[in-house]
Amino acid sequence: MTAKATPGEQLAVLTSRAVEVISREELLRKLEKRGRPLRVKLGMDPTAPDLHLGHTVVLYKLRQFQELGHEIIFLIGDFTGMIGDPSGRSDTRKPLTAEEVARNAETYKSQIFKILDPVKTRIEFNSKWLGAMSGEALISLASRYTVARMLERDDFQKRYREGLPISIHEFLYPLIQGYDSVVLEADVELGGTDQKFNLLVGRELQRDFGQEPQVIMTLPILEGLDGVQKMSKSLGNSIGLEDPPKEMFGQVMSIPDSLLLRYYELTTPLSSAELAEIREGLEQGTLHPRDAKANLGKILVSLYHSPEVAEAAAQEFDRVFRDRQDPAEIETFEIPSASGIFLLPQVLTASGLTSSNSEARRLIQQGAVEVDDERVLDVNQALKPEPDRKYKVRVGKRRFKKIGYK
RNA sequence: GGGGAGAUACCCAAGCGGUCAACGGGGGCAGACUGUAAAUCUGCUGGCGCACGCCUUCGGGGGUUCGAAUCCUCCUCUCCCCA
Repeated sequence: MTAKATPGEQLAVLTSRAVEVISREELLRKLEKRGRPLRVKLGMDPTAPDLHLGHTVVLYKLRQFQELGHEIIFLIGDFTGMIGDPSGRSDTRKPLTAEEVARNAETYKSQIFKILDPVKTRIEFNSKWLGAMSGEALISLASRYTVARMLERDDFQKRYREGLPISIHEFLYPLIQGYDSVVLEADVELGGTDQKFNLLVGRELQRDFGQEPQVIMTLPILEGLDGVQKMSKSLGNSIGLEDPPKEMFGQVMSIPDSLLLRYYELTTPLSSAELAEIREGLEQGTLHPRDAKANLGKILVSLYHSPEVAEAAAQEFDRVFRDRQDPAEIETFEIPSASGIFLLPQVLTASGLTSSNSEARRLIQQGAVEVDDERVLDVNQALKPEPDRKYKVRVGKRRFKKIGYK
């Protein structure tokens, strides 16, 4: 895979897995015509500190461009992040402070290089040109688009119909994102399917500024652990690239079977031949979904941590959940004897196993609590503080702690 | 600028002077069943040494009342109609 690939070959690779390319012809033409590498832009707002598997779908696409020798620009929307992308939202985002945005942006840099080549990646911050933009320039930009066209967007239209608020600054978002493309003179811009509108605005603005419009390519949005909504940290259904190995593996195991293939396709670097093999195995029943999922877990943990760690995580998973044994390591928590905390609900809360005594009581009543492998149903049970004695306490399926007194 | 409607727990949404910690749904958690999957069934879903007791909660402040999420008043925010 080198820059020597013909335009036609490149086109095939680059448009694979894309939901929409506007347009393939333009992309081919650019590949043919340009003597230089294409300038490919991907923007992300640093709205959350952690990237998750959903983000990697588009990052992999960017990597393909990179591998073919094109110039890729990872644009950190530190300015736009303060506006908040209205895409797909049914409400206004709360704006982030400059500090939050700066902090998140920093963590992005390290995380994207798990996929992209740091040497060949150009990173830009859009505050560089947007921060310096004059009011006059902003008004001029805003004059290039109409309210009616803005309201063509699904999410705006829906909110408008339902009488939900739309703030003026939200109209600015697509304009500003498009303006980024003008400044960067992007040849191609990538994004999730939910970005289509914003990407299209970029095309129009470039044309308006006398540039050749960028080709836009949209990629699938990965569903989260619930299997329905898009993966998002705020929805609590995401797998973060920096999640600890055991957690990451466990989360992969909990994705619905219906998404198994989709995860393989969108989040792993497997070849289409390998994917076909897995698909066939699943369809013919020669590959058990559980095994396929465990394999996926290992692939992903290997990718973001290491193969050794992945193997260990898989074994630990089997140990705890399949064989119902204790985890290899259980954290110990010591309660000062003088604290007067002996009753189980209080012990659970003090050790962090539950968030309140009331919750602890509820869980006990529901049979979710075991002390030394014995289910406890009595809310008033106490732990006797014996020296050197550790009680093994389990809450629900996955919360463990060894509790002793000191 | 004028007129109308509205703000309830994580989300949606009832309640409209006491019996409201607040119906119902979603989500979440737990139990059963499993492959820690999905589906299904059941229970729980403000806090407090838990007591039909106390405290905090129904946009914010003040007030009426023995008693307010429910009434009055001011404020903040949102939507709609007219200009």
